[in-house]
Amino acid sequence: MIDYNGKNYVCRLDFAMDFIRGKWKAVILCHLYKKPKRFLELQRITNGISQKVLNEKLKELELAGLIHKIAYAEVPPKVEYSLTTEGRDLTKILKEMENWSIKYYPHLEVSLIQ
Amino acid sequence: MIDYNGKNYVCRLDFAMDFIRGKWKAVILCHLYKKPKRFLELQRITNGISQKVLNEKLKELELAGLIHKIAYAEVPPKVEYSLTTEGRDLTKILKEMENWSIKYYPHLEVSLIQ
DNA sequence: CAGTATCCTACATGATACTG
DNA sequence: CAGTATCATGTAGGATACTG
Repeated sequence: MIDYNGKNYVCRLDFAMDFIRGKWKAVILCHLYKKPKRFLELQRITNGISQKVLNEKLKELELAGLIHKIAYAEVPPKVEYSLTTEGRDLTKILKEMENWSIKYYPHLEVSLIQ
Repeated sequence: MIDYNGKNYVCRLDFAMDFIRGKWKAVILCHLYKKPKRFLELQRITNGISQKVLNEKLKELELAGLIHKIAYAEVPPKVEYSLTTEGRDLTKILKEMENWSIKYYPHLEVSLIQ
């Protein structure tokens, strides 16, 4: 049993997995791997996430220390999100998850609707 | 957009992560890493999972090809769960998740309860 | 452009009791 | 021992409208 930040985990893996729990966090991290991205860019490429949830997840990721947020003092506003070292390390592991799926499911059907 | 088994994924990572989505699947896989385990053993060590959910998750993991189930024809019944090659490969990545958390959170507080 | 606020729904999980 | 069935609940996520 692990207690952290008022949350409760049955083991260390449970704790680790909590950083990327849900449908979107891992996807967002991977989209930030190559280069920083703006809010709207992220929303477009993550393909289906709602504005509300994207914001929630970005906040959680920032609070967890996995991403940086830089808000430029411009009009219209410009905000950029990027990976921290910690987040980059984690995202490398997510890339391995992708590779695992390529190994065992090389021929995934990709639908035309997109 | 990826379609697979009637499910819908926004990208390959989303597809891969679906194999271990939720609180329990990753934990179960890791518990099977060293050696096969029986149902009750699993329930004891996963510390808090309900019987119903453990069964659901084991079924899903088996259907996904990540674990094997062997039922011995004995009374009382004896059933053993073990990792497939595919599942073992995936679990290795989960171990890296654990290592990541050890690197960045070396001193997790462990509560006395349990 | 980058958010926030409100309301709603579906689903994952828990609790409990029962069975071959 | 290893399940299944039933019911209840919390929360993640979606839809939509609004704001600095």
